[in-house]
Amino acid sequence: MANSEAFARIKHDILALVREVPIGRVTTYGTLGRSLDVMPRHVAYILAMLADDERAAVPWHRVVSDAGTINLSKHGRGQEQRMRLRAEGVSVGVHQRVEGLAAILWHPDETTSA
DNA sequence: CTGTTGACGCTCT
DNA sequence: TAGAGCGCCAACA
Repeated sequence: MANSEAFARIKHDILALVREVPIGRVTTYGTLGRSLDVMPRHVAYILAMLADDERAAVPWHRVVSDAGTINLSKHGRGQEQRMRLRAEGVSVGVHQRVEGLAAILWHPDETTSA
């Protein structure tokens, strides 16, 4: 069914967009969602259902909430994301809060390969 | 089929 | 400025 294909297309699009996020920069689910005309909930869900090879292919750790907070809750990979972000030069507060979010916030429109 | 949950965002206080 | 509540839709039980 085209429904599954449409879902896969959106998934691939999100992965491609996240893959274009430069190092030291972070983007939010809302930004990606608006760019892909998909609700933030779906973006988060899609990223949550990513396979292990998919997560290794895309910098999912560079995607945080609009408030710059990290919340992996169930999967428990928040600690891993915080470590990866810090490894890329992104400072994360004690409450999983990215410091200077607006300063490192990346936007799809900046990409000339639109 | 119904009810609850969830990598969230926005609005009100 | 920070904190709490409501709404959105898809997946899961």
